[in-house]
Amino acid sequence: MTIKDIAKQAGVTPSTVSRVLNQSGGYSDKTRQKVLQIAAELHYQKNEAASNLVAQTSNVIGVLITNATTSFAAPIIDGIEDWAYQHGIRILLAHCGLNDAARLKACLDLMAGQKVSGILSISVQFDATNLALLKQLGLPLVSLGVKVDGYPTVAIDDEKAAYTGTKYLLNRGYRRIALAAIDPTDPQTGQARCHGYQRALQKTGLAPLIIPGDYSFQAGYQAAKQLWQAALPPEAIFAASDDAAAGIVFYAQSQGLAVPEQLAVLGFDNSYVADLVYPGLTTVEQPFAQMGQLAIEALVMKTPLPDQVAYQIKERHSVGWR
Amino acid sequence: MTIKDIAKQAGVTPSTVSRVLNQSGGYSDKTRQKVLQIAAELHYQKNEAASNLVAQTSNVIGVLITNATTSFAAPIIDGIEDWAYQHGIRILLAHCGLNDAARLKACLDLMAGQKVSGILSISVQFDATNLALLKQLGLPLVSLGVKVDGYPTVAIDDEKAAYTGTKYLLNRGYRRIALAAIDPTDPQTGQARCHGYQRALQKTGLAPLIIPGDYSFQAGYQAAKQLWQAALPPEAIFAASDDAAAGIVFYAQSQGLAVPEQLAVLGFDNSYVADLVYPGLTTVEQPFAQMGQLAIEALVMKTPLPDQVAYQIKERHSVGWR
DNA sequence: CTGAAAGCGCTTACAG
DNA sequence: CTGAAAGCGCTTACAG
Repeated sequence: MTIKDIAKQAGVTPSTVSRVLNQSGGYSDKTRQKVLQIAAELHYQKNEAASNLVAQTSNVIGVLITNATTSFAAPIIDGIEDWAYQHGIRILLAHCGLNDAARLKACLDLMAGQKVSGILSISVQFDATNLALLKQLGLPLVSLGVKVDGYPTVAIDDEKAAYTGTKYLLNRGYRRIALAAIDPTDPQTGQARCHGYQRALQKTGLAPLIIPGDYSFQAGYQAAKQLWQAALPPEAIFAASDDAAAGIVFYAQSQGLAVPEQLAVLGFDNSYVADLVYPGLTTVEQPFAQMGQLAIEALVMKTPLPDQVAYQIKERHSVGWR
Repeated sequence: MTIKDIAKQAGVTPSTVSRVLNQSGGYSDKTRQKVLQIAAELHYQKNEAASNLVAQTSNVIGVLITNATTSFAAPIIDGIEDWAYQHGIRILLAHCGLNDAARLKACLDLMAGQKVSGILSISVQFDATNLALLKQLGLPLVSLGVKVDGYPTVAIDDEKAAYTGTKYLLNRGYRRIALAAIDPTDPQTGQARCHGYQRALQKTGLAPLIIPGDYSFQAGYQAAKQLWQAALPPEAIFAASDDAAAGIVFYAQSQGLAVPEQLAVLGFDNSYVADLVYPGLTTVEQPFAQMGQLAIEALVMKTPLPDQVAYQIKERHSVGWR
């Protein structure tokens, strides 16, 4: 089922069929109708490979994620997908794992081979070698969440967001505030948030207390456990993610601690889980779906990206007043 | 950067370069080495579009999902992606929404145009028109979760699973058991689970009580609220999904009802959220990642599919004894 | 072991 | 308004 078949049936040449199907003009209304009708009858499907071959492009963008089970990946993917659907763009999905240079390289090769018109990477850290490879491939890339040197990024200002979150807790009367489940050695997100947290506390003379972790539920749970067994437990814990916040709330529930009366918990992300746990998480919201749309739009349309995306405190019930 | 360029530099013809790169044999060790070296130097990337055009296939499979934010989609996608990565298969992702025939058609057209070698659909219901289109396209498809007429399916036996879950509650001494947040008009999953639930109760003479809903957190919450305000509240609620179970637990917490002491909650899925809420959900586990791998393997390798996938009760703490 | 040629299905100047 | 021809980059019989 090719344009040749249609051409034969319609009594014209493939050139004409192509022109009609691409609406590039230069045909009579009569031929147009006949061609379209036959194409429909024959259930013609353009061979994109052939089309792409001559167009030297693909209308496909590569989406690179670490893995899909991360709670914030899903809304981003949804945001991207919706935009792509509306604009006739296809999405090639690839997982590159966490800090797996070999797999990341494989993903880049794959995307280069598929001649994607651009890459959208979600929270993917590039090592030097793969960064060089990326540059060398000459593919445009927009990064979501983390900074990739030399490429545009869509992200909130983590330092300010952590500052705002900490400030929020201070304003509500909390004094002993810990920051938990964060990776202070992570040169990007982790450090920035630690700084913001420390900056907010500095002015008050309160001592910062950071419990490192990997942003996970488990990390939150462990941090809460550790903090609660200390001589002087905190009044509030600022979690590095909603998953971690859920872990903290879980620990509190298991100990019969009332949230927020005995322990306030502030999350980060406003992901899926924030609504699911009891009490609902008050959290620093990142507009994931919107970030996904911004990123793909910038990538495809070459529109400029806003410097920073707006975050905000989404209030639920895990933080009260003290 | 094409095989022509490599050929020129290596002093051979494109045919030879192609043979070397595809390891199809028929070249001296010397040419092989030279070609490979030059290809590496030039950072050659095969144009997959051209290759696919002659091969008349693509090594791409289409993955069709309703939307990514559904809590069980992520582990399935992860399972598929890992398998695909190991086997050099690419994944074209498309969202077809929920019961959106127009969008589903667009997705099928897209996949046909991309000449995917097969389609993996995750919990996608096909209407008659799109089913006809699919047949007409001649693409192999494996469906996950729901039955698509005429195509292989990977799914648990919902009727039996619901029976087993209900039986589990009965064995633990619960008598007034409601089934909540389920769609009894859904010809597949919903009906099957209702039947299983009813069959288990039948033998005991207990009255079934089904609160319809759409499997969501909200549906669970509303069902719990409604049930709890009745004259004689249930002792246990069997939720149609873990999301719904989370909604039920949330309602219980908000009312100060102890789970499972005052209200037992049995979930369905063993998704991400089952571990997150307090208490952890006892739930009917579906092996999503494994289902994803089975499905893609069957699709690509044409291996036969097991008739049914094993489910099991995953015990946590939302069901006790009575 | 290697090359010349044809062809995959489409698009697009160029002629008329 | 339409056709004939060339070409996108690769693969693969066919010859030698």
